[in-house]
Order: sequence, then structure tokens, then C-alpha cells
Amino acid sequence: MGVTKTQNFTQEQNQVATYAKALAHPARIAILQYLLKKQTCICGDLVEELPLAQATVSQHLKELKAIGLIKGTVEGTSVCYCIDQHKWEEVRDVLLNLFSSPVACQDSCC
Amino acid sequence: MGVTKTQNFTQEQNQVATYAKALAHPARIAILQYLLKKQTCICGDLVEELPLAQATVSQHLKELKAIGLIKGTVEGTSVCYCIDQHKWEEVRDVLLNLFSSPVACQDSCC
DNA sequence: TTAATATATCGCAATGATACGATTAATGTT
DNA sequence: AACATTAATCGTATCATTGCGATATATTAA
Repeated sequence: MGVTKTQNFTQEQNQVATYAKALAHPARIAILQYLLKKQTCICGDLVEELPLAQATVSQHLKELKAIGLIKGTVEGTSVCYCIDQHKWEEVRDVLLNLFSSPVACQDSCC
Repeated sequence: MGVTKTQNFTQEQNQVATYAKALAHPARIAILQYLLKKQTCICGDLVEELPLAQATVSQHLKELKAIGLIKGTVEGTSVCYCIDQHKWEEVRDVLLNLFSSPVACQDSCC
């Protein structure tokens, strides 16, 4: 059917999956890394940094904005993008919460 | 086109995206949580735990196996599933490495 | 050997994601 | 006002993902 049965899973499971999906494309990772590296808002020159057309970059930015991981502020003819610190830490914590669980099953168990 | 231009991004960007994609479905999160909770291998009763058909569960397991996050051992008529500790820690570290970067851009900057 | 049980794979249908050219919208410049 | 610049949106093509019934495969039990 191609439709994820979201309603049959817990809120936490859906949240982790939603955050992971936002990170599930190298272009979006590249955008986040660039925003982190520059230590400031990026106004404009994001398209030149990526090997994708302007429309495609805009679409990836839209997805990151949709979950609140980045925010854009109109600044003249261009738009300044920032990582949203609160959401950034929330996503980190949600992922960390899953991966903080120790793996009990050792090599010998099966 | 619908084809991700993988070759135009760095290995690290693709790695993060690949791991994130494996986590980008609530059913796969549910599987991992169940394996963590049970503190041991799970032999058989995974299908009953999920609100999905057997074929669909098998497919999600296949995806987790494809990146090495879980491993299956044939045990009689059933298969025992474990989380692979090494891969688990690697995925955790790769994600943590991205999210350990501080967000320099504060509220006031734009 | 035959039957039962459990898992994987196949085939199909429906929806989602990716990519980009073209267009639109908004702002600044002349 | 007219033009230039920048980003968002639209339309469309293509491939990927999700889901499940049906079937194949493998092992155990009778």
C-alpha cells in the first residue's frame, strides 16, 4: 500500500522515525554541517555549496524547516538560515535516549 | 528523477544519511526497542509484537540486517535476532559526532 | 516420507521521495 | 515604474518505500 501505519506505533517510535527521516539524505546532512561550520546564519550562498539545483535545495530546506530543525529569516532579497538550538538539542536527546540503552546480548548468546 | 546523487556528497554525509534512513520507520524503531528491552536474542515472537503482516516484518528486519545493525542466527525452525553491539555503538557514535557540534547561532543573531 | 511450523522471497499496488525546469512572489536597485 | 536578484512553489518524471497475499524454503515433528 505504501502507507506507513503510523497510528499503530507509539508516539516515541514515530518521533524517532520522523527525526531520523529528516536526516536521511546526504544533502540535508551537508546543509546542517555547513550551518554548524559557519558559526552563524547563512544568508544566500547555500545553493552554491551544494551539487543540486536551486529548487531541490529549497525543497530540502523546507523539510528541515518542517520539523523545526532550522529556521529562516527574510533579510532583504535573501533568507538567512540558522539551526534552531532547542530543536537541535531535542533531536540529539531523542536519538541519544534510544542509543543509551546498553546492548545486553553479547557475541556468545546466539 | 528520484535518484539520490550519492556520489556528489562526502562519505561521512552518506554514512549519516544511510544510518538515519535505517531508523526512519517506526516499525524498525519498535523492533530495536524490543530487542533492547528483552535483554537477549529474540527467537520467533517478533511478528506477534508488531502490528504488521509477517512479510512486512521480515522486510524491515532485512533492512536492519542490511546495514548490520542486527544479526540473525538460524535456530531450528525459527531465527534468533540480536542487536550487533559493535554496529550499534558505531551508529550511536556517528550520530553523536554530528550532534556534538555546538550551535553557535543564538536567538539574537538573525 | 509426510505434515507442521517459521521465515524469506516474489509479485503487485499504492504512496512517498528525489530532482529539476519553469514560474511565481517578494524585495532591493536604478 | 521597470529591472534585477533571490527564494519558494508548481508541475512532472522517475525511482524508492511500504505493505501484504501468495509462494518458496528450511527445519522439526509425527
